[in-house]
Amino acid sequence: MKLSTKGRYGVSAMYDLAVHHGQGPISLKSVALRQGISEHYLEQLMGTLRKAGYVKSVRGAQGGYTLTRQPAEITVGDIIRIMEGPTAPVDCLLADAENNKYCVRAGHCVTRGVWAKVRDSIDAVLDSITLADLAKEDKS
Amino acid sequence: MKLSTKGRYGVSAMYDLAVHHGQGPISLKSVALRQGISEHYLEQLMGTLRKAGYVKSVRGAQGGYTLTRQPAEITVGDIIRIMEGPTAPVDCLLADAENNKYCVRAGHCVTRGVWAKVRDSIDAVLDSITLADLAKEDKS
DNA sequence: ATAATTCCTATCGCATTACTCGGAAAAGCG
DNA sequence: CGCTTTTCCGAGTAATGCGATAGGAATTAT
Repeated sequence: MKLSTKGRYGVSAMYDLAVHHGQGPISLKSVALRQGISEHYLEQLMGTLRKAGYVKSVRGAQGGYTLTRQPAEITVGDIIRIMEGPTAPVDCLLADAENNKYCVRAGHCVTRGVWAKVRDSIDAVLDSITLADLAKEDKS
Repeated sequence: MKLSTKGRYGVSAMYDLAVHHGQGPISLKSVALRQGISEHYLEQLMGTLRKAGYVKSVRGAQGGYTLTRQPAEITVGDIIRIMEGPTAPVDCLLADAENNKYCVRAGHCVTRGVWAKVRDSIDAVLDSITLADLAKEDKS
């Protein structure tokens, strides 16, 4: 049940952008430095966030990244789901046909209900916390 | 945030033992068959559960495994923690000195509080469900 | 004795993670 | 214009863990 660095770094980076929101493009280099993340690795993660529409970028000198929405409108859950995929602890909870092969036993699977409750409680926590909440308790 | 098969199979196997609790030793073979798990792989998982004191084994013909406590006294959380390790989504939440190296930033880490809340909500769900609860809604 | 069963150690292919590397393309600045 | 800063992109890579499989030793009911 571990989170990978994708999720952790993603949230840290987005938190950093939230703290500096409204100050123009923030360079990846400065984010990486403040958050203690490998610059080159963070580059890949920001690509994911950009393609998902959560940040926009400005290339060239004095360029960088900015949030596309207000910090209060982006939850930690949004970021985790983009960086790590669905929060469901087991694949058989996923709705798409692709995964039904994993769930021939779905009809008589007693544990399935347990995992659904876990997923829901994780989502409830992650979706209740916005970047604005985190930026407010700024300890950087 | 995925659960591995260790946790899933572990819960399934323990659920199976709970359903047949009081019927003497249950062979690994029959558990594997009913739950759709590789017999040889399950063997390793049962070893972990045995060493943790949750099941006891009888060797030889007509042997097998039995729960060491009543189904109502074993929670899904117990099993998951044995099979998968701590439910903390990030290592920096672990108390032991071994992991402090990962947390030089602990003092000013805003995201840490988020992960603690996630862990607590996962634990609350998993610790609230016992094997007796699962056995009650037997769909096998 | 034999068959059934747990126990133990080792190995293995595969996927993922967490990077690193090298360079192309864009844009501000002198 | 040319230089530097910065994003963008694809490849490569070492280490790790997962989900088994393999083979056999030890134990015990029948």
